[in-house]
Amino acid sequence: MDPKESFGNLIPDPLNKKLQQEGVPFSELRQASNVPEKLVEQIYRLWRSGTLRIERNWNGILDQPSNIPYSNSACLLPDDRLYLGISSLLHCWKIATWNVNSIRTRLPLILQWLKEHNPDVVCLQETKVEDAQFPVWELQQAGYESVFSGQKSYNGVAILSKHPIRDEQRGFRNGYDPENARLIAATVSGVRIVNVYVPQGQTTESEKFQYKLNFFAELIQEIRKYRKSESAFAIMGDFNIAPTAEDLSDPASMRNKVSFHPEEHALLAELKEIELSDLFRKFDQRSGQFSWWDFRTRGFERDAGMRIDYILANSVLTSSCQACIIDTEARAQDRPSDHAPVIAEFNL
DNA sequence: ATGGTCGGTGGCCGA
Repeated sequence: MDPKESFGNLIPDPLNKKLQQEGVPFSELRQASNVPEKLVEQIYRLWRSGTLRIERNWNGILDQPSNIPYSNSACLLPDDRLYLGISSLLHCWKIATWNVNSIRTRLPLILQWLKEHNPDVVCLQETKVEDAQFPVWELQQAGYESVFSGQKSYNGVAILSKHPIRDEQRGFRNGYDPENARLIAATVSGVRIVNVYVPQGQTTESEKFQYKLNFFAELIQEIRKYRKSESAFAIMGDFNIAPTAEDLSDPASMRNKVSFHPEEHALLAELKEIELSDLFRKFDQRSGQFSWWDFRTRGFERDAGMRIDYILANSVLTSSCQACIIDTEARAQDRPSDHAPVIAEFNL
């Protein structure tokens, strides 16, 4: 186990082992460390991230101990028993992607949604906020660390995580398109995650469409290095491309239009050649499953939309995937984003 | 549903 996801040298080895077997009372664990402040800090971090499980029986008052979930105000009692990553449930790992269309306007909905779904990692697009105004504190209170790359008014991407975030990378490695905050990558629990907001493209005649095609070509180059990677990898986000006729409500009228154009499909195919699977389609082959609905034409109310948000995973990660869904309930809330979250679950 | 509705901004743009 990664030291950052356990106690490393903070406690003697036998206790590390005991934590994974019969559990250790909080008081015993604290006494065993010569740096108790650091130990307690790490205990709370692991509790928050779900690596550590807490059982409480109130000094024997309860016959069956109860599991104490982490919360911002939760405290440990001396006789609480601590367990480290032994339940198979604790290895269940959930990731999501969501174009939130302004994180500031959507924050109440996002916080409620995080509480309800309890994902480990969330990729957000269209945060529309400069880094100085990013709601770091509010997300921290909800149990999430965040890394982000934003700008005024447009674009903006972020990765939220209940676990330590490493090797953050903003934008393209070759420096392409630095003025648009559309790409951010990070590693969480050993999984490399690339979060992308692909340009929408407006119309095929516009320069914005050429920008979309160029951007996508650069994206393919960017993630080429993950080809045949032996470690888990996913690229997820708002791709602004409906992959097939099953992924939009009126394919005939959308033929050769932006978001359903042969040139876009060719690029998407090229991206997927990097041995990537569209996780949603591993589990659901139905047509009419959308992740975006137009505000203007009341698309959601008419059940007319497109599936343009997805999670593409390499074979290592795909093989551990247990489910992938689109959470249309989030789109049905008051003051929703025009996109719904896509959620995938894994047994890592 | 070829119009309309959102969100950010500060006078119209992007989706």
